[in-house]
Amino acid sequence: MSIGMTTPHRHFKDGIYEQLARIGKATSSPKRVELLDLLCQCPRTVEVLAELSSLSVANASQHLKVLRAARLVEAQKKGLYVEYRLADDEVCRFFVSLRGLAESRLAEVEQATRAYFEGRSGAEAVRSDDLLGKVRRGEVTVLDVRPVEEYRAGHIPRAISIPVDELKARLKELPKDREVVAYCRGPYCVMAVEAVELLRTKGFKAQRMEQGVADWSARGWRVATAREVAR
Amino acid sequence: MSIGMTTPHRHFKDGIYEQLARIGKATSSPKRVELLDLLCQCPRTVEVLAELSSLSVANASQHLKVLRAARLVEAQKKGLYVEYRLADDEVCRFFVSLRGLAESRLAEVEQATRAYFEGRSGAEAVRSDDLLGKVRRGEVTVLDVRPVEEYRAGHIPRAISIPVDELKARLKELPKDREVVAYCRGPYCVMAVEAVELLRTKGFKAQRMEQGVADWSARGWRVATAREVAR
DNA sequence: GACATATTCAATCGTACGCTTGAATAGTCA
DNA sequence: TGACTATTCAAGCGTACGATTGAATATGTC
Repeated sequence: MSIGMTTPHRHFKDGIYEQLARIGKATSSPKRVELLDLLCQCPRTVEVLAELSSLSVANASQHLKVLRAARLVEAQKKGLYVEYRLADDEVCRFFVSLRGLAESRLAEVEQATRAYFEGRSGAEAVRSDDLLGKVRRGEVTVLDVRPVEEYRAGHIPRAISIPVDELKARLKELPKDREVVAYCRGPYCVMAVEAVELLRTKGFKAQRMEQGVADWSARGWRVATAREVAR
Repeated sequence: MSIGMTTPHRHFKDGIYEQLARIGKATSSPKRVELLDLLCQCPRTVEVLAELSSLSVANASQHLKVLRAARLVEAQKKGLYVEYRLADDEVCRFFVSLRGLAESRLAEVEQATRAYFEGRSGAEAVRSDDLLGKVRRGEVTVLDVRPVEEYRAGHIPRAISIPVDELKARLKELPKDREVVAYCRGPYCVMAVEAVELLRTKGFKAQRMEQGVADWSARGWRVATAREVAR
């Protein structure tokens, strides 16, 4: 039996925790988490988000409304489309923290990943603090294999953009004598895995970096945008 | 209309995001968030948690079960009682991240806090990076005004423990010539506010530090435990 | 070994959520 | 202005969740 007495103190606390739980509620649906993950890469329209997350457009719109109500995303009219984007870099950092917690606490995540990447040579986990160091110091060729628009919205400094489905045709753009480190959206994304496998069959020394741009910027490191790219 | 085709890729993604959403679900109830916050201070029994969060014991037990199912907390029999504790420091870091996001994105949090602390001289926000520096360098007397068991479970190095309700009687333990920095459970806790107000009326130069032990350790700084205390 | 106590389980009820469908809204473009 | 399109709204349905209550399960004590 609880006390039930409503002191002002209790009222204040209830209010605060209700606010914190708003964030929890917003991230309590798998589809909404997926939408957040997608928006960590770059802003997108409702239609694109629906397609990428296998949702109906109406349903995606509904989920986005919830995310917007929790102030995690913002909507902006861009011509005929509505473009959604993360409301703040802090949201991206929070997502990385959420993902990290799930990875460290929920064995299911690692199991599922291992099962899915089973037998793929490009997927093995590299103990990546060295790798990150090499990438930061520019000792390797960094390759961004995501779609160009994601690259444009933000990429690791000095990274070269070759989307994975163009890679085979554009191999000559990569110097043969340097080690290549490929990255994509993050640890659950296959694109870098495929890229690494292709590169290796073509004689490159290639490795996959699990971290994506979100992880990079969550560590407080600088992210480059299209404006800086001369091409 | 969505594609609906269930590729293995989609299946994998669904599995991953479902796992991430488990964390979201666990933190989607205000009461569960409150329980997490309490457990960030120290391990506690069901009864104590129920009392502190104004829940019935059965209800608290149920919420704890949910948190345990999401692997955020662990239960351990201690004699007649069951003691719950955070499963990992990572959970504490996640909580701090969640709280930080809510503070930066949800204006309601700041509004509620301002309204509740309205007019209390001990509550004003100190631009606290200087303050944290002073605390780290040992330039001030650090005062932990939480209940002793929370101090024992973990406190800021060199902090002195005087629970706020004993403070008036134990003022002589504090050197009069040094600045005092008081902290408690975190930004939404009144204890340090009260302590600072009391100290000031008694002629001390006192300030409140909003950060608690959770914030401290989330920054990767060392936390001291009872074992190290000679008293 | 029987009692007392802390905790969990099980059943119930009202509410809120997610998905679907079809219509409405608000912009663009000719 | 009027057709077109991306997006949102509204209603309906099944399911899952939170709080409450009372019984059941452990564990320690006498």
